[in-house]
Amino acid sequence: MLQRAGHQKGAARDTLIELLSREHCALTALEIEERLRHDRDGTRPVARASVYRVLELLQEHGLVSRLDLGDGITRYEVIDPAGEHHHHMLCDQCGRLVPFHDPALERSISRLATRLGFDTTDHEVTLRGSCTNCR
Amino acid sequence: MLQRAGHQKGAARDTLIELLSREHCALTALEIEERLRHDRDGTRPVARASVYRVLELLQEHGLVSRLDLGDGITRYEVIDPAGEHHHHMLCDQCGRLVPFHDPALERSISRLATRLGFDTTDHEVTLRGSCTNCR
DNA sequence: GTACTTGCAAATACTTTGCAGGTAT
DNA sequence: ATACCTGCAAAGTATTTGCAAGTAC
Repeated sequence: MLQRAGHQKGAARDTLIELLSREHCALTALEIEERLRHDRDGTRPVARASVYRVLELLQEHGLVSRLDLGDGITRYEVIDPAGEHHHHMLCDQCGRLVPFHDPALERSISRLATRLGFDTTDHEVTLRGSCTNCR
Repeated sequence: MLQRAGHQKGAARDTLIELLSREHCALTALEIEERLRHDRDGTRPVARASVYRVLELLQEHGLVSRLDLGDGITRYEVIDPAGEHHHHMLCDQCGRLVPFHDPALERSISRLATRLGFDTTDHEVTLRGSCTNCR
């Protein structure tokens, strides 16, 4: 997909994409940098700047979504090519991050966007409270 | 409420609280600092550090909520004692922040929380895209 | 050869902390 | 008098940018 858009290949981008596709849960930019350091021992580490640049590129192409859960640190997550996406429930007590999917919620949101006249490219829903283990 | 919790009064805190209660929608820490500078011309400006400190205090007491809309900047907003709350659309192009309220969406969310067995204390919905001016 | 990619270092932006002096009670 | 508050400056952390060297095509 990136090639079709006129991009070449590159070592940093490749390993980052590989990492993200292995990962199902959201990661911060610095966690990604850290893991890439281990993934390529021997060679030069992937620069922090490259991590941010690749993530930005992937976002622009709708391949990765950005997540702000309220702690001021941005997390990144691959977007499912089938169009299925999920939201998150963050447990205040144990910090567990639970993904969920809900068609009724999606319908409410898309009706709402229409009503407001907003051309929505993305949306995010975060629930906070106690998860099933902690309540 | 703060006095009951053992806090004294102070000039910086007072003006900040006054400002927030006049404001209906979310502000960033730097916007707050900027406005406080104008609110108190003549006297010394409210220090940035005080802005962050007061906001943190208000959060701890559940008087202010923290908002991360995905642009990496944290915003703050008073919590309505009556329990009414709204969500936000953020325009990717002009940065405009538009509040909205939608009962149908609220119903979807509360049904969803029940279905998942979450004990939800709070939730946040953010739409991103182009606003009516920019599309 | 040309245009895209990358690592590095420096710059920027937001937020937090240490501290000395000021203020409320 | 004591404990809390505040402003300032400095430190800390996350992210972005300029640039020269490297790599894909």
